[in-house]
Amino acid sequence: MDGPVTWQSVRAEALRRIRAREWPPGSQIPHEADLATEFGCARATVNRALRDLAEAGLLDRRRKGGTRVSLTPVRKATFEIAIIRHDIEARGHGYGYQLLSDTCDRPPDTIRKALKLDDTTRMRAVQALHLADGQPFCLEMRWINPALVSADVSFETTSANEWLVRNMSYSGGDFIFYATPADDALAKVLDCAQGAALFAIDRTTFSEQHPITAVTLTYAPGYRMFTQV
Amino acid sequence: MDGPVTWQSVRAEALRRIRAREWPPGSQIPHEADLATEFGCARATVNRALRDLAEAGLLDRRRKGGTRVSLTPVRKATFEIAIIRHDIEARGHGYGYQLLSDTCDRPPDTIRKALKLDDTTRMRAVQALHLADGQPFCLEMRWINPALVSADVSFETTSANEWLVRNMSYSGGDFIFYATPADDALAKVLDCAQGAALFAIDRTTFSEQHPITAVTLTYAPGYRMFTQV
DNA sequence: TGTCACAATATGTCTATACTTATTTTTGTG
DNA sequence: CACAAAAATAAGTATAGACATATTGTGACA
Repeated sequence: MDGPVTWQSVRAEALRRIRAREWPPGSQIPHEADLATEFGCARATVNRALRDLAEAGLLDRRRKGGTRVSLTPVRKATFEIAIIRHDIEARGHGYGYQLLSDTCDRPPDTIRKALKLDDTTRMRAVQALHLADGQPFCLEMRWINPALVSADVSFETTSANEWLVRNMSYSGGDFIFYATPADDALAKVLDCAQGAALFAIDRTTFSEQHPITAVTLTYAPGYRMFTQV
Repeated sequence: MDGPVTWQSVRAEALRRIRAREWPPGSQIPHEADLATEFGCARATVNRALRDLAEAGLLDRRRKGGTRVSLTPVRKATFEIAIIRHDIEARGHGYGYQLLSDTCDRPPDTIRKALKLDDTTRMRAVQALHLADGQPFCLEMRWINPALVSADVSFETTSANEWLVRNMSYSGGDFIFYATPADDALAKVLDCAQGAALFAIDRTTFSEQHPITAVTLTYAPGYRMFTQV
């Protein structure tokens, strides 16, 4: 029970009390200063521990209001969305890449709206296929703001996905995950039956209010996105 | 430029340098102590800022090794998986709930493997439908460890989803997101066409090595899971 | 009774210092 | 030269003290 009091040990004890309902949901827990006295450590150490639990969604903290146990402990599933090549390699498959088309066009309304563009803007449209062991794995349909990416950059051998991750910094964006049936074109490209249930991700990326890119990733049937908490 | 040096301002400046490639990907950045001197603040403040960026995946930090800019800035999409009722209400719909069945059975192999159970264990099987404005929204197919949840608990009016979130603490688990075609039964329950592309989540929950519950949530067509970074 | 100003309070943050720990580099030895 | 022991290093963490900031509560005043 003795030994050095680390913020992790304080967090562990606080977590125990929450789980054991010694601190029931919705109730106020003792102040930092009191806990510091009880645990025999500095207030900063308690602060670190409780802040961590608050970030995890188990506590609600407010100045002057004190700290209370969250009524609805939010589970935050975080998962890493990085380079598709890594995803494929992590699954133990050989990576393949194929550029399907690279044009400049007026994006459809949905894309224009998502990126907050006006009517006239033309964008670079890149379509590419990612392969796992030679089999179609994921279709990347991307619109890129040409003002931010030089036309010299070729996506013949390196995917736009990888190039952008490595070369563009970005501040934010949003993700939409959904299931979609394979239409004619998708079925052909991904080598699956028409109407097959496909997992898809729409991602929009901004850098300080400026639209960078919008992409739809459509995965071949059987794809499973995994994460641990 | 002046004013108090907060850890947020240090983080902002570090972020700017990363984005501006003053600190290029893969390169070492100055030590905490040096940065503290440069910014005119305590090392703890720099530590807080850099730790935050490291958690966000933009920096890699190692003791003695120093801090370097991540080569593959991992995007961590975090989203909140809480109570389905809240999800429906947040979308502006009225919530409805319907218990379909509540039995005790031997779980199928896939579930047994996911929960690391032996052959003989029987589990409580609960099937329920979540409705949005009276329309089927999400089918919850759940297996619960009866050793951890009293048989008295009824899921007639409150969903197992909600009861477990509120009453069971848990330490961890994993999530799998995928797309699946609607089979006969699913199509009937979710009131959609057979073969429709459905978004689904498999979730397994443990508490200190003990399996608590495994659940499959299958959403009606058109469901979109959204998150912002 | 309403409301505005002000005091009280709990968390948020910064500082300076010290010590710990993981890891690399250097040095010493067989 | 190989390998192990020792030194150096940079981040990780703890502490006491101080001040900042948001909120809540309270009391004076109209």
